Amino acid sequence: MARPIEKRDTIVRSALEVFVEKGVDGTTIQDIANHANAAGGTLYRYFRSKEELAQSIFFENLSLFMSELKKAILKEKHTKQKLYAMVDKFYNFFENDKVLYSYLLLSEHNFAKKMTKNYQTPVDLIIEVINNGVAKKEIFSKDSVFAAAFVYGAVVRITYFKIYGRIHEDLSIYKNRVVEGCWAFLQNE
Amino acid sequence: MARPIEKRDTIVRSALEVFVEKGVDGTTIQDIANHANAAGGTLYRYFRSKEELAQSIFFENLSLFMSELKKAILKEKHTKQKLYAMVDKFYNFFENDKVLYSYLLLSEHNFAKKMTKNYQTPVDLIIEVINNGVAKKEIFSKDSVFAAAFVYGAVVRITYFKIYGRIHEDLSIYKNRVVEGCWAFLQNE
Amino acid sequence: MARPIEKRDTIVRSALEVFVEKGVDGTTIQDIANHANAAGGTLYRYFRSKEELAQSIFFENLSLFMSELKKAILKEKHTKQKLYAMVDKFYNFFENDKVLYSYLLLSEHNFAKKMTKNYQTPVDLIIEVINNGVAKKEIFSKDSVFAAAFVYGAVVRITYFKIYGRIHEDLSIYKNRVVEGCWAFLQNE
Amino acid sequence: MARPIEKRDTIVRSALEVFVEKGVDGTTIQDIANHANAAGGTLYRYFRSKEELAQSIFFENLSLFMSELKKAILKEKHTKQKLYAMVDKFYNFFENDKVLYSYLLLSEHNFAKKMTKNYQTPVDLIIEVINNGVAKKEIFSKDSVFAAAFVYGAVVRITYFKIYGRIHEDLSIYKNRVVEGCWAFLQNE
DNA sequence: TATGAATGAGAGTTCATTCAT
DNA sequence: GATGAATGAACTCTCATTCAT
Repeated sequence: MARPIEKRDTIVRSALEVFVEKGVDGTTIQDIANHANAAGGTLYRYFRSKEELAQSIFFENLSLFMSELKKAILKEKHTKQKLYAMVDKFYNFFENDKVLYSYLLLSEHNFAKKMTKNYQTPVDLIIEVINNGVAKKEIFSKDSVFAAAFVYGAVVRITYFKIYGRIHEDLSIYKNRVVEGCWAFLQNE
Repeated sequence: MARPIEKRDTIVRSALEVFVEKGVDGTTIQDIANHANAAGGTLYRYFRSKEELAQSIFFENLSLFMSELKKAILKEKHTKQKLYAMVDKFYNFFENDKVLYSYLLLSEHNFAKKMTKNYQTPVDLIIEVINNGVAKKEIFSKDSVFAAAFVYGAVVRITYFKIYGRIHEDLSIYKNRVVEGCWAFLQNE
Repeated sequence: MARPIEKRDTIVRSALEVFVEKGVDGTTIQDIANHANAAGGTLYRYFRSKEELAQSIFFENLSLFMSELKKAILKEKHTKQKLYAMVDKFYNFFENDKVLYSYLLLSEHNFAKKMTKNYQTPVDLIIEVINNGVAKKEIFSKDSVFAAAFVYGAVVRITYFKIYGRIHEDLSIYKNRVVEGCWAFLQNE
Repeated sequence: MARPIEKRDTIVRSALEVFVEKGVDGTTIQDIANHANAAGGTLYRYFRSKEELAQSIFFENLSLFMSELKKAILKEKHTKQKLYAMVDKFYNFFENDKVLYSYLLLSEHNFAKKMTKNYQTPVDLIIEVINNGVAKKEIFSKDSVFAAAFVYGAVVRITYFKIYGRIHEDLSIYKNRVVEGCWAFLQNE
């Protein structure tokens, strides 16, 4: 009977964008409100604090992305194809929503402390995939965590390079080469 | 006999440690002063502002690290050995001073904007090494920037894993495996 | 059959209760609305502002109480009986509606500034009664205002004690003793 | 070696004065700061919050006043003289520092909730004096708490009357009459 | 008539910075 | 050089009030 909710989504999206541009600490409520064409106070109808807003965006979207990753993995049988599927998801996510991707990937450090142990991250998923691959003797790593570090590092650093402007191509052209490089590494491990 | 540690040095080191623990924005002048057993105002005798202090620590030490990296590379002839030397420097740096390493590596994002184009970073160095390797036909990458992303990503992600507590071994044991993995990748590129 | 309790009344009663619990300044419109099962905006259909609501409750009820006091006094001839009638009204009021009583008596200080000079209070009535008593030579106070202070203080402090939990009996048992005490005082004055 | 503390006392006194004028909730930090010729932030060097400041002033001074009251009582032997000594202290306190007195006496209601049970108030002291008087058979009250309510109410209401402008004389002239009135009451009880 | 989403002024508080000592 | 008291701009957050529905 009252006014319909109109500003919530705008605020969330605006916050995301300003957070990525200036960092959470560097962003003021006014920054967000201005960007969202809303009043400062409106934010507090939906979130208890700026910090809660920041965390909410982070964890909700991380959760969504994790679901997609898992779904993609389940479709594949062979470890190499699972790897490819993950890289595909990462790069597609990046190209579809660079801002959200940047927020999730670049602020991992800020939220690391707040992640309860039982929160699953993409890194955990890669470790799992590698462990499965070893179990199925498709790869031969003695140390799956180390291997995951190598693979994850190689995969996501490409995206950082594009964020920082070192790379300009559509990331899809790198998918095969990255997976091949990782696969070569995993075979020798 | 040893020269007395100057207040300036104490402040710089304290700042570094608190910055890594709480982030630059999350650190107050008081935090630093307390940690350094100094008064808040003392900091301003040596630095114009908190931001200048943070940048000063970043750029001075990045510069030092770059010098070491370059020196190490010059000693080597073959690209693979240059790569190894760099990885060696990275992992030694990490093990010798985790706090400083964390500051330089994890806050790269924060200072990225402030880095003037002519500032050289480790990434630039890796690109250079790869380009040289291609020129000397020791490796065959069509896209040295992409190749550098892969290599750099793989190399440093191991250190992140140790920072985040996923890995506990001394990083020296990974040097060979990382370099071999990167080398395999670079051969195929 | 009973007429439906109007929203306005619910709001007024809710406001009263929350005002007494948290103080007017400490009470938010939301507090009142929640307590009244109404929306915040509804309040503004009946009152221009929170302050107006608070004053309205205060002055309306003070006025009602004053009428009752006056009516009770008119019924009595002798000063002592008038006094008794007043004490009776006070203590009955207290026992019948502690919340409203507390609001009127404990927030007298807050509204004192807003009371226009021509507003009559229970204190004024007591002064009047005493003055009449002196005129009729039933008591012999040289200073009726001082005497009223003594009497009023003694009478109402009992109610404060009960509000603060120092006394637990029904106040009716104190009526006689209070009046006797006051009367003794008034005789000697 | 640094600047000497200069503003603390001014802030405390200014806060007291503005609190009495506008109430704690009605007083802003700016009000206090302006009144004290200080910057808003300075307050926070000495108090964690406005509320802490308000409580600190209240409890510290209540404590001081209680000490004085106790000292005064100890000097006297007979209950009537103890009563007189207390009234004397009350009225002297009032005349010497009306603002502080008003703060302590008129905001008793606000701090009542925060008073831990073991906090002793003037009311407790009066109850004690009356109990002692009964024990020594100098008075014959069956209910010392009720008697204390009567006495305390009569005594302090005079001060309220002066605060509210109903009385203008120096309170010292009322001391005897108040005590006599209370004594008469206590004899009959 | 009632709702509650939205507003925005203004509150309390923090903290980088200054400067008298 | 060093101190830390004082400053005040800027921040986060609250809440009385408005108004589209």
